[in-house]
Amino acid sequence: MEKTYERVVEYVKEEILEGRLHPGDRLPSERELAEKLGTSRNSVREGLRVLDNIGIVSSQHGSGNYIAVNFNETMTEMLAFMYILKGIKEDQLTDFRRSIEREALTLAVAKVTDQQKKELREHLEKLETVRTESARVRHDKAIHQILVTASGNDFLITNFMALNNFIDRYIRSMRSRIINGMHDQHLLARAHRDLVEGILEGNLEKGMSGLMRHFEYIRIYGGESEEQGNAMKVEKAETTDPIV
Amino acid sequence: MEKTYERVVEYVKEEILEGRLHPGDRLPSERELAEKLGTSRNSVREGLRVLDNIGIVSSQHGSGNYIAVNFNETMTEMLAFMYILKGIKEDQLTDFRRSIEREALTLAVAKVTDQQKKELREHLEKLETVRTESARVRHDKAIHQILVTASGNDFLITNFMALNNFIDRYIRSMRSRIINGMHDQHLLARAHRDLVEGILEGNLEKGMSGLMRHFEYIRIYGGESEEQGNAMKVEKAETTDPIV
DNA sequence: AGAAATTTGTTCGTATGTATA
DNA sequence: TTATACATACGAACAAATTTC
Repeated sequence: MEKTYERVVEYVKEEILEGRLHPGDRLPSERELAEKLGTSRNSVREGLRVLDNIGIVSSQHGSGNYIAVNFNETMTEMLAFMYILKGIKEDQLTDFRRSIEREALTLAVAKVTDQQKKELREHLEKLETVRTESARVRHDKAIHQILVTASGNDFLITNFMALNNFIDRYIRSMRSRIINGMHDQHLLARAHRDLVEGILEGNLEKGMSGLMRHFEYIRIYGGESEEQGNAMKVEKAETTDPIV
Repeated sequence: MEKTYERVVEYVKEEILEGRLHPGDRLPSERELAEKLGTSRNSVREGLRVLDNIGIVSSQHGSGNYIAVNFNETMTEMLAFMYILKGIKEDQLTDFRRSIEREALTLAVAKVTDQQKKELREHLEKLETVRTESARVRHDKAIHQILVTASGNDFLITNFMALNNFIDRYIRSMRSRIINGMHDQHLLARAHRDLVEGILEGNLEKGMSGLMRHFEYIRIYGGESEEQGNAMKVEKAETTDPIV
């Protein structure tokens, strides 16, 4: 037997899928919806709360319920949360990241803008000159972010953001473990140099070589976790300051 | 101001993240939760409905609320829906699929089991001998599914399932357009043969060559949509019978 | 600027169907 | 079978925010 609030969820979804409701539109009032769907206002509200929390609907006190305009945030949050519930393993996470960045590089070589090239050059130079670990981490992270953004692919971008969100919040130790395990920072820097130069020169092979070495280092120096192959323990992190 | 039902959602999420609640566990009754969180039953219910619909909590009439064991289904559904709201473009979708399968192949070559090899052989043979399009589509789809499954990576598997779910439900025309555009079925078949044989022989280069050709064909023969580069129109599909 | 109408936010009461001991 | 606990569902009422006139 279908639950009542599911009818409400389905109704709104249908309206969106059929093109009758668009991002930013206002839904009928809760009382109208209750009457139209032959149910009570409480049930309508339950359905709307679901959509609100998922990020599809935005409820505004005294005003109405609206189709959300931007779901990126909830989307990445939900992805991150589900990954926790599935008990994701660290090496799987790295492989998925490689999957995204590998494809992003292929696309970025052809699509990268001049502005993005400029930013890549700047971050690469800073990466090789700054002296604090946190600064290196920041520029490192920026380079990878620009790489994925330059791909212009929303799937890749969204998933990469969710991945970063997830790593930043719940497994910060992964970053520091890799950094600390990396005795020779120059190897990592050189990998990044090839990656960036490959993009700048439109040389896919060179960039891919750097990117693949980068992930090899992660696998070698990041794989010294005490619990091998087991699901990671989640650690709550209040601050964020991550990435390799 | 934080809404009341969000406190409920946050409470349950915290309990899970802190390891005090695990999949299959029963939550306190709605009345207990209401008292513990200093709110009413209705607000508790609204929070639980959200978690129920997301797939994190399973509400069982007359019994109680439980932490769900399997969220794959809701997860893929949610991903698919959000992709619609974002107005995803077809070529982006193909690129994302290539991202997943490319990485999956890299991993699968090393991890594939004998049982999976056997299934790959069977589907490849059937793919080359059956005469109806729907049968070819079925075996084609199976090969790609096994490829990704053999990677053993939950990120790749989940996203691939979501992607298929999405394509099957909302852009079936993409599949048929590619099939119809493919005048020479042998080219596609040969790409699949190299892909499968590469996995069977542990030959990554051979497999990757087949896989990349496969996606080239999709790009060439699937790119003849009337609306070029624009967001796809969503079409509702009652039946499913897809994939290339 | 202010009052009235509208709409969402929150709580309570009640009735009913279901699962479990 | 009965009793209890629980979830489902509806309706009503008031509070609080927003919009409208």
